[in-house]
Amino acid sequence: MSASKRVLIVDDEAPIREMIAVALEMAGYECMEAENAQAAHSLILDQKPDMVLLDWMMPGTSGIEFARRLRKDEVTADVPVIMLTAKVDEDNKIKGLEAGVDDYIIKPFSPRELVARLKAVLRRATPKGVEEPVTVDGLTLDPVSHRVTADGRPVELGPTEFRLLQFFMTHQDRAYSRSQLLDMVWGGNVYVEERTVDVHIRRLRKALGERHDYLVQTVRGTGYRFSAQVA
Amino acid sequence: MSASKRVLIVDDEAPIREMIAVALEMAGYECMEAENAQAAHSLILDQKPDMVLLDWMMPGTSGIEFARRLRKDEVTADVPVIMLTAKVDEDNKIKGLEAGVDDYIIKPFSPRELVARLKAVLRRATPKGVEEPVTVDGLTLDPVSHRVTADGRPVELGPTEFRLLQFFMTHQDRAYSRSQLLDMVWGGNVYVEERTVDVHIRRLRKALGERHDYLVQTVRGTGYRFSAQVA
DNA sequence: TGCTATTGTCATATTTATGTAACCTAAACG
DNA sequence: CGTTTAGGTTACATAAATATGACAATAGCA
Repeated sequence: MSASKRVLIVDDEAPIREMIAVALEMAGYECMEAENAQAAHSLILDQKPDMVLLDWMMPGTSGIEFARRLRKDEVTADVPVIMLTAKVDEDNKIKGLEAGVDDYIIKPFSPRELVARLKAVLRRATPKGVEEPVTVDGLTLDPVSHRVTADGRPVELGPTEFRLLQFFMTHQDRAYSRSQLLDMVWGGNVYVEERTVDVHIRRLRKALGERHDYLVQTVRGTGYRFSAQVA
Repeated sequence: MSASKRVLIVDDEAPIREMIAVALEMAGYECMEAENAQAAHSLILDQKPDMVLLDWMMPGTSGIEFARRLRKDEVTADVPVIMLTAKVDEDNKIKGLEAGVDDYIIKPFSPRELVARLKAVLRRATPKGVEEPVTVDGLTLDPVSHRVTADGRPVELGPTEFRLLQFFMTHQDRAYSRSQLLDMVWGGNVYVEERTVDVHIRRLRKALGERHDYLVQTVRGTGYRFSAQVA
């Protein structure tokens, strides 16, 4: 999978931040903390978190005010924000949503609810582009149905081989080193042997069969390449 | 007709909402109300109304803007929208239709006109599978009678399994993640474990029996897919 | 209210996928 | 030619993901 999502927690009370951080980290998110709007702003500019959890009540610039400000600035306009509040006041809720906040959680909340909402907002905020099927010489990969066919016949692939093939088919005629492939297909922060790539290349070729395995080409001393042109 | 259609009325003026609600309820519709785009959005995700009546002019996010946003997100993309407006401006009308609005009513309007248009849009815009039976390889789901049959024999399904199957049959050949399924089948603001999906998949498969359980396919590392093509 | 169907969650099997090491082969090179 | 080196293959232990069965809480309903 891709790198874990990074969440910035903004709350003036350290214990609360900590609690939230723990919950999120258990759910596989990476957390940053800020105890006021100013610190938060720097962190957002600097780190570009995927999501901001913002406490409603804070000394200095209030959460609502801060959210509004984030929305105004083009650079920060599309960072999703979830507001945390102890208020059950409906008016406040409306004001908050008008400030362009993506969701709203009323304290106290369960870690599960937090994570669920966060996930929902992240998913909504990341509209996937229209993914078109790619075809090369009878070999078709359809990202939507998550299927690969060779001349109409289904091809069985493990998840990693699927991603590998998908990467290749969308980056044809270019040689990639093993470590580049690890970065692009496995994701930046995983440690695996480079030779592991070989094994997956092997599995991919095998799955493609004689008819298509020529597409996955070895570039000696460099790595691999996907191309319809024969070497 | 089985269940009455549910209509969400979005307008910032309570009296107007009330008036419309009364008219619609007399015509046998079930009404929900929201006074701004944000509240409306939550309600749509959560309740999945069959239709949205949207006021053009609203403080905060305007109706037109909101309609556009609804269309963007797959989850809400096929909720029919009728725009209510006091403007007779032709340009606005064009803009509205470009936003994917299904119809347009100019205030003031008679309850009769409202109901007539609403009915028309519902009839026209109702996607197959919501009203029309769907059949795949001897497996038939009839939304109207709320029945599922396999080669004529009735299939017993719990409510959730029914909705799941209905969603699948109207969205075939497409891989969905567990959280997408939760969004689409359970509704947006419900917090359940992702693994719960597995259990319902299991129940659905079991109910479909050996003859048809191949239709519900596991996509390893991703989620599930409904397809008549064998994997 | 008592009873039954439905649901969401767990704990526990099963099945798959993955990364590595060991070994094999074929180029490149002197 | 013999060596060296990079890549190909295979087998295997282990990690991950999914399937399954059981159970307690709930929601409906008679």
